[in-house]
Amino acid sequence: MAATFAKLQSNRWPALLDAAAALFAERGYHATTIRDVAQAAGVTPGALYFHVPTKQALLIAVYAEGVDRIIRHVDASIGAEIDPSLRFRRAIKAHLEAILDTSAFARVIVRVLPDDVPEAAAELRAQRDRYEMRFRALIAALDLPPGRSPTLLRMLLMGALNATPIWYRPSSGRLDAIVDEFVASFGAGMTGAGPEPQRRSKR
Amino acid sequence: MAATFAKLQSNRWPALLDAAAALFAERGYHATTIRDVAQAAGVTPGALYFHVPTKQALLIAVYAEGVDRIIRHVDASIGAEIDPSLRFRRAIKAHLEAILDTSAFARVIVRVLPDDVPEAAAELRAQRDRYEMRFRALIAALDLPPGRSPTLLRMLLMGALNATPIWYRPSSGRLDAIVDEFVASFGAGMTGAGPEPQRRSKR
DNA sequence: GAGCTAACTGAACGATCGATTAGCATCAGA
DNA sequence: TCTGATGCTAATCGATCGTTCAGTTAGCTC
Repeated sequence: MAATFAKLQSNRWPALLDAAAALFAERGYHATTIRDVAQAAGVTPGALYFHVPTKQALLIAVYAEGVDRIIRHVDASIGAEIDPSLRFRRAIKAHLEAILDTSAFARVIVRVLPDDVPEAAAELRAQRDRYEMRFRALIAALDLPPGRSPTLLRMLLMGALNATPIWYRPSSGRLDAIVDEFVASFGAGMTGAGPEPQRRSKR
Repeated sequence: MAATFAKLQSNRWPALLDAAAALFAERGYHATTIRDVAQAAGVTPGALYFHVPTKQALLIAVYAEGVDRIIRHVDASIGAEIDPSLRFRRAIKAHLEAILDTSAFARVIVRVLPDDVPEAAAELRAQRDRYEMRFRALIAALDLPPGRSPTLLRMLLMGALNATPIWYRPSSGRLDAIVDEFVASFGAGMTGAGPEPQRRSKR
């Protein structure tokens, strides 16, 4: 047990995961080689296979860690807020923070699509779903205008959110302006509570 | 000249483009090999290099053809309609038709991202922009609520639109229901004109 | 029917990929 | 001091990749 602790402290598994996440996020899965990951982590390719059996398993491990991290970040950002529309807004902002700034792990999830790796697609989809269910609950708590489908709204929202890394540059302006635009598109018409201060006064 | 005509009629370049588009759309760029394309078109790998110098050039050719086709489809769908909000709606529907049903070429554009092929990224982005300018004009003609950014709205819209192939299944219901959801998110608050007939009466 | 060219075949090239293997160093526990 | 994991290195494997190329075929021209 002490040995296990020492092992977890000393070995290079976390560094390997970090290196893999950074490369998968930047270049995608196919364009990243085992040698790239090993070199970035400062080990030989063989060492990598001591920790993980295949390249696909490495991707799955990164994916799982990424989902864990983004869930933690979103949950922490929502905090104890109880107003559904404010919870929704905070979740959107936290999601954008995670994939635009914070974490290469989160960026892997939106960059590497399940279909890119057919053999691991089912597992990757399951990991994604684990996260998207957070938004399912958030949207279900909203008081949507009649006629809007919570499911379709979630699909459109996730699509728009996950495309942001393609066009977003830190110089694009304050993140809050982008969050406002998301709320204007996907949170408009909610009756749950008064929205954030700066909207509602608008038309 | 007669020879040129006969050549254009008989050679396999269109068939090669079709095969490449189908495979790129289904598996992505990296997972599709030259041999896959050649086999699907019924030729040997060497024959492919008679028509195109590199795999990247093949992708660019498919991309360009895809942009041509989706622009033609969207323009044809808008037709002579002059109401800005109806033009907007028709363009959304035409875009979805193109990437969900009609054309493997259009699906390649939303499936293979410029960043997936760094050496061809600039060219691919130029092709994409050629199409997205259509939506820039459509949105500029809308009468948006104050405070909404036409540029951000376009980014969010394109992201949500281009993510549909990931989750859409023909059994997901009528396409019009999805178009309604897009208009509710991105076309709401327009003052340009009364909306299309079949909504408004629906609840 | 000789000559030419577009279009293609069949086979192979070098490079690189994911993965494997034999062996070495380190160190805790007995 | 020995033992046996643990964690790694160095070298390499077979497979597959994009690409090349010498030669073949079909159809045209003169």
